[in-house]
Amino acid sequence: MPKAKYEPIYRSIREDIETGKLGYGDFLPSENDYTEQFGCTRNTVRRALSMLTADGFVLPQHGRGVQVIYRPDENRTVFTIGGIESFAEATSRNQKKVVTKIESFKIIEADEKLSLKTGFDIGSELYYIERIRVVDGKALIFDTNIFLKSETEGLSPAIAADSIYRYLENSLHMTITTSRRRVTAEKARSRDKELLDLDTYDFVLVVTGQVFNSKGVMFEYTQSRHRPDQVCFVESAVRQKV
Amino acid sequence: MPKAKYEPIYRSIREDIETGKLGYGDFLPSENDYTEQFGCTRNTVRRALSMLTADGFVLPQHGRGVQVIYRPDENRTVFTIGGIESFAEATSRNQKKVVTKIESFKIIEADEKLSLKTGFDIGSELYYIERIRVVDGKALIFDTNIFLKSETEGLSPAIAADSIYRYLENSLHMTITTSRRRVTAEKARSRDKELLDLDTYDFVLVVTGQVFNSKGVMFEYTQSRHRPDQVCFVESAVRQKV
DNA sequence: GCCGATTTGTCCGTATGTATC
DNA sequence: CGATACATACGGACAAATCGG
Repeated sequence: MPKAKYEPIYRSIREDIETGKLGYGDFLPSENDYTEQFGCTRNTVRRALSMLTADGFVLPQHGRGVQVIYRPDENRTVFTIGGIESFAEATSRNQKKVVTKIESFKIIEADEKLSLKTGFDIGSELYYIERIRVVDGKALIFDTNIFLKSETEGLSPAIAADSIYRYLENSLHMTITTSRRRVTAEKARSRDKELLDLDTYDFVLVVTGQVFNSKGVMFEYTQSRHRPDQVCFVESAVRQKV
Repeated sequence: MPKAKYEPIYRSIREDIETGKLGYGDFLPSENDYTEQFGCTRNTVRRALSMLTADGFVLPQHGRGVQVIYRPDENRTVFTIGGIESFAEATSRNQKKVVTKIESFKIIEADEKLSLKTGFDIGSELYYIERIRVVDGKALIFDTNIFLKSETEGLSPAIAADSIYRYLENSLHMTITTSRRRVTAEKARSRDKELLDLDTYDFVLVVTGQVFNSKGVMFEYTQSRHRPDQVCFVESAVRQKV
């Protein structure tokens, strides 16, 4: 595909917002202005704008203009939930020092119980990986990743210690397209207490997720157990007119 | 506005998925099929499909088709986080019996502390509302809603006991467009323990949110404190090609 | 491996409606 | 009221990915 035309438009406007060139409350130039500026049709401009809307940067107002509603976030590690972002991406965006410790790395087969929980077919060969994320010296996150081996051949402890997603995207040329995540909270298990620096907390924030690749195959099931005071999940949403 | 044409298309396909007429893994009829079926252009069909994609129901695959990746959820009350949905909407979708108890209803003025926390200007007149949500006989959610009075004139305890959003949309003709929510977990405060049926749990799932209306005014700040085992938050995301 | 049919992805140009100012 | 802005929809063109023969 010849590179998409809406993408540099999206990026350009987004950059203007993130650098403060367009501040909170400001109105963007009109769609027609952008049409001239980028030499494309209004449809293409609108496509870029609709992405910015979906991402919570702007709010279009019928008859008035498109307003910036984005303000930079504060000090905890912020995980964007309205978007797919790997742990490596989130922490680097938040400028934290992170060490990953591999707690377990093995190949297993899905039995009935695991199949029910994860959605993988019974008998599938799976990579089972447990990792501890140590952020600024504190063990804060206990990650369990289960990958469908047939789709992620070649994973190794060394890769897991670095960034699995970088491997999947760069080496296996896999495209991650859609994910579904659930956020709940649970009482801490003895395993959590043992592996994490929970301080006085006796509960954890649990995020479970399923990730699909571009072939529509669910190839990953993840559970992340977080110390509750150190993370938050942010999302922005646009109301459906249903 | 004359009713949008993509909207019944979106609803029709979504219903087919939710009722299982189109099951997990199935491919949808092609865009051209829908074009004929609904008597519109492909663009309009694509608009409906892109909404279904954003909502995590389907995954389009270039050259292959559009696949269903949605599976109905289990027994907890599921709150869609990738979408704006009022409590009344979520519970009715989950078929729960709900009673709302008004714990507090007053008009206050934003001081510096509140302003910092909520983002309202100092001196703004605000409705301050506390509500307990009793689901199937158990007090599970402690809601604090703060509304900008100038934008939501006429709120009353009676309305708060029913559905505030219904009032805003139907009576004040306000359009809710964008919200931003954060999910965290906290230790239960004495107030939580007093007002909620927390069972043995001593922590709560906290969702805070800011809601914007169609004029770009942030008119609501909300904090919901949930018993952790009875709710979960779901979102789905599409990876940006940036 | 190639070709053609099918299907989704991108983009154009145009027209009309409707909200705001 | 007119000008401007966003919202919706149409119809057409071509590109790119997939799949079957």
